[in-house]
Amino acid sequence: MKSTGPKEKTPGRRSKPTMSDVAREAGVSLGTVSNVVNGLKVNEAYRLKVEEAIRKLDYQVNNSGRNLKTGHSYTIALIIPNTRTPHFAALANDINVALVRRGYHMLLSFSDYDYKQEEEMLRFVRQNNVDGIIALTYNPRLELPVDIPCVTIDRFFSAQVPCVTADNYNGGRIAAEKFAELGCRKLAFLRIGSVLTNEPNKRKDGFAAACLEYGVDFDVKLLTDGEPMSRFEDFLREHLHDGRLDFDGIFCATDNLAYRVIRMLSGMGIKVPEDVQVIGFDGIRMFGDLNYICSTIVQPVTDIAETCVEMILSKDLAARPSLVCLPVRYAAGGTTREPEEIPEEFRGDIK
Amino acid sequence: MKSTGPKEKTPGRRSKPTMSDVAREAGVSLGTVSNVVNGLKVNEAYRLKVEEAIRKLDYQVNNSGRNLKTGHSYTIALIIPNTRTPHFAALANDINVALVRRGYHMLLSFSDYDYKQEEEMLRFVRQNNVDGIIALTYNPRLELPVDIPCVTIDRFFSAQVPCVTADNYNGGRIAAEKFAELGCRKLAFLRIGSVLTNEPNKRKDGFAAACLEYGVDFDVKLLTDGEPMSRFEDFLREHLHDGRLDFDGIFCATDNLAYRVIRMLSGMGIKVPEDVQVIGFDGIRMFGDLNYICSTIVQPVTDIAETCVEMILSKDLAARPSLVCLPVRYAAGGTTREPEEIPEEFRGDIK
DNA sequence: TTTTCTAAATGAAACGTTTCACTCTGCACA
DNA sequence: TGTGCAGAGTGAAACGTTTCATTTAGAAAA
Repeated sequence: MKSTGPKEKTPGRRSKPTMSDVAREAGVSLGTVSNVVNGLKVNEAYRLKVEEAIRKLDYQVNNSGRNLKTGHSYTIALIIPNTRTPHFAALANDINVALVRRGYHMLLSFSDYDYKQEEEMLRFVRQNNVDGIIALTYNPRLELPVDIPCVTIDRFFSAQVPCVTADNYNGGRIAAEKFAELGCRKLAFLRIGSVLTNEPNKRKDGFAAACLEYGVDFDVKLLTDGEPMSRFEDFLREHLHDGRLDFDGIFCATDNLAYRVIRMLSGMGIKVPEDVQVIGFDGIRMFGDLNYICSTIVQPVTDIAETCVEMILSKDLAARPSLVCLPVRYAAGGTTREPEEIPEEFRGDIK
Repeated sequence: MKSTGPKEKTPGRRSKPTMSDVAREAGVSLGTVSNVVNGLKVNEAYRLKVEEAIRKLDYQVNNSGRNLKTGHSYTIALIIPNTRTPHFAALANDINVALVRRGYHMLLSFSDYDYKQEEEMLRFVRQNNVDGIIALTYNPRLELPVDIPCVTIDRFFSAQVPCVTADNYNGGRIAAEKFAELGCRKLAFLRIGSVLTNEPNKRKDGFAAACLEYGVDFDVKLLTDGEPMSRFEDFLREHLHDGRLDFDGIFCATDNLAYRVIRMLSGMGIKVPEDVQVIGFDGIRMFGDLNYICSTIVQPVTDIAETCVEMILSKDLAARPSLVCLPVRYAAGGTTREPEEIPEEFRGDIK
């Protein structure tokens, strides 16, 4: 009795074709198909037969099988908090571009600034045979795997794990210099601790050093983890006398913070840039070639991405530097009173 | 002679521990370890032994092996042009969040609006045993795989492939209504064809219908693939008489376009919103809880993401609707002359 | 014609899981 | 004491590749 048993290899089955199917179809061995698929040396006549069979069956390599056997996946994991923040979205974008250009792919994991999730994501990517991990994390105690190459962004873990970052110190200096050039006499530096640890800390150091150098008075207000934004408003109000702010320039550690501070100031009846000028950090724009709305220290996002990828794929792990600082630049937006001509690219600001 | 042959199973080897190692360490069988790892029913004493061994060896599941055997990966692929565009970045973010909440992961692929790359990405994700594909693509001839569940965003392929989109038609209507309410008498609709096919086309239809209904005059300018942005400037200049623009309201098919048009207008000496009011589409903001800079029709990004994920993971494929339109809303930014009170959330606009 | 050599095809083993047909143990019941 | 049964552990097979020790075929040399 001819039952349609489940084991029966009916020719009309629907499952995906495998290399064996291709081999059978082409009348060659498994190894030969593998060699064709991987571009190894194969007799021309055989190659044609195999390629024909591949086309006929619409065969696709199964990467699980391949990864299992080879132990690597041509995939690099990127751990970032989210892609709703423009700076992170840009990083993810440019890292992906750099990876794809080299034949790699990106597995994206979000940590949402959460220590637990950072560990969770690390655990997940380790299970996936990724060939490397690029991480922009906040948990200082995070245990990076030792059996997979890692590169961090903005956070230095150890000499064994290269860290790529913008030149934060110099960014701070540039901001102070700019304020001095714009004639400011009393500045404020604002930052939130929870989202600004380690390397980016140096923004303050550079800022402070330049202020001292230029003889400009300055005040610092730091918020630590969990403190509400309203503390900044309290701080600003303390420095408000007769409707006038003590400060004529405010340096915010991120553009995000800058925008919030500007909104705060607006609520207090203080005009930007007329009453107080503001400079942020990161270089956020709505769309790639549009203007900066907030004057800012621009991070070289594409260079950072490129450098991370280069280092994570570097063959000679020992030769990698342990810290790379990439140059930043100042870009004028609508929150500073630029002397006269604004360079062409910043014209026609959106009001 | 005791040679250190490569086959020798030296106890101090550095490679990752496998389930077999755990089984040996715990003194149980492979199957039992598998059951523990997957949370199946196992005698308490055995479970403890296995868990102890897992901890001791720092064992991690190898997903390649698991995926190979099970044929699925708890991974959904998302194909979008990039994450430098805020709207796409937001989509990627929210889709990821929705997936992770359900125990899934996201494999992100960028197409850069390129037809070839879209096909390439499709090929790649198919090789990776992904359990589904969410695609926001532009190639109308793209061949979506039939053996993997697919959901598209903003582009309708066929009744078999569900499409999730904002209510574009109604968004167009709302924009026209708003302009009418703001007292506009002559409107323009601007769009670029290459980045606005299919479903989003309906923005124009809704806009036109409402204009007719309200008796408002309007003009349409469409750019097709590859036409330079300067065509819009030509168009606007044609409608410029004695330094005054014919139009008192411009509806742009995307916020991105709106920003560029505003810059153009600024270059022509025309003030927004004093001389002409502008409404965009998408709902782009710098940071989540900050104001809309451009007045806009806001897409329900989070709902779209949630819906896509729900449909791609839906067990009952046949029960899925083939087109889902999610409601949009108008949000005031700085590019329209709102009558009086702007709702709380839009106060304190960044200038 | 026989021998030697080379290039390339072959196919079995292995990668780390999951699955499932068996086996084993201990207990309830007669 | 014997039988039956349920619950749970066991271990071999299989998933689709890559790899590599063999085999084979064909050409060159003798």
